[in-house]
Amino acid sequence: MPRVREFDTDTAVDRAVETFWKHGYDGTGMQDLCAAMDLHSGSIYAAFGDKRGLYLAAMDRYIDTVSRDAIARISGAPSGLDGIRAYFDHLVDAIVDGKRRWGCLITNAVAELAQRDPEIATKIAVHLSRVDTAFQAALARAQAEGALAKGVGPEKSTYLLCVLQGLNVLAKTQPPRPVLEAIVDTALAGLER
Amino acid sequence: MPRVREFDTDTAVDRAVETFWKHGYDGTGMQDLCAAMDLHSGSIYAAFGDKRGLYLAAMDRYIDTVSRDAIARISGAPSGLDGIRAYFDHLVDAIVDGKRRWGCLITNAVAELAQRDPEIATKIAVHLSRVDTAFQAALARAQAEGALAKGVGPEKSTYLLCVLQGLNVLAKTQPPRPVLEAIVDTALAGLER
DNA sequence: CGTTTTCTTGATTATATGTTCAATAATAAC
DNA sequence: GTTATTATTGAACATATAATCAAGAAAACG
Repeated sequence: MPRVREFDTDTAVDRAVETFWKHGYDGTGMQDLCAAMDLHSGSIYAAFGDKRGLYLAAMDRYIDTVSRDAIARISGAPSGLDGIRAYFDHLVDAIVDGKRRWGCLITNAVAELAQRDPEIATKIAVHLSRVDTAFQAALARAQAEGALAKGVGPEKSTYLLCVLQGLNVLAKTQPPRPVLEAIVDTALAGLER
Repeated sequence: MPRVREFDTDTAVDRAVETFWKHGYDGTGMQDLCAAMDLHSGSIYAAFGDKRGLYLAAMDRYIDTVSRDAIARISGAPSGLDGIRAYFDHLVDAIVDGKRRWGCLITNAVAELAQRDPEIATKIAVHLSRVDTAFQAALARAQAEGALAKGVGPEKSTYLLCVLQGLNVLAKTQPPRPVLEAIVDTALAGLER
């Protein structure tokens, strides 16, 4: 019997993702969100509870789309090392002229919110551990393929996670592509046989 | 003829540094600053103009104290590689049970403010390039000492900068010491002869 | 068609924010 | 001691913020 919702939740949240991504949590006001989502505050509050609820939804959406696609590149490569390299190459592309110009929503969330909102901290931890797991699997595969240096194994995943976070931070300083490529090359060269 | 200022500027700014460091720019209100600095808003505005002016002063102070000390460890070591290692070891200590638990004020500023405040972005760039220069010098020295692997030279400084930023992000997720130590070991192992 | 239920609208509210300012207090020079 | 100058105080201000809500609109069902 009810009136049906006029807007599509996913596309609305996608807009919210972009806005939070670009300006951070405190940096974006309800006004910005209304403008970006093309919705009135009432609708947003009806659908998501409050600003924080919308942010939580945006994190989920980000992880389910942007991040999932990125992670998929790791396992969808012909070899373990190729997967890792594909992941970082794509990241570099996105930093140079894609959405990753604003870093990574999750990395930004770590910096801004991890220490004041336990629920967000948990979501972050889950996501990071998912990336970590993907790196682990790729490293194990690469190891089995004999592509890694002696003493290098799946346990180096956190190191890759660290490099990833570093790249996401540097992204915000608009570095030229060769700089990013050199960093990735160096980071991976240390692992290769 | 004037009445003399009652509070010491440096110690007041030190308190501001801590507060901004912990809670970010948007995350700390004038109330917090008044409480932390034990000053009334009027005094703060008289001395620093506005909240942003105080933040700028805090960045300068941070760079002049915390960051300067850290950088000094690089050049004040018996060898180039020792300097780099000392720098990261100290960082790990500070992350585990020191102030770096809240990351790095500059790294946090990159994430939160670099893309919306050009003056802050400039200050950040100056600082990062200072760290980069220190890494470069240490790498050159290590190279001259024959401590680096073939093909590794001063140009790897940005790579170290990236790892540094990554560690500062991970710091906010409260990682256990061995994890941090493993990351540093891996990062440096890739450069060593 | 009428009713019910839900969504949308956008003005309104309460609050918190950064900021100002007039009054007061303290110092240094004459 | 008087005066000139500056610091401190803390209430007050303007603004922006997140959040609410009553009125109107739209759909589904009987």
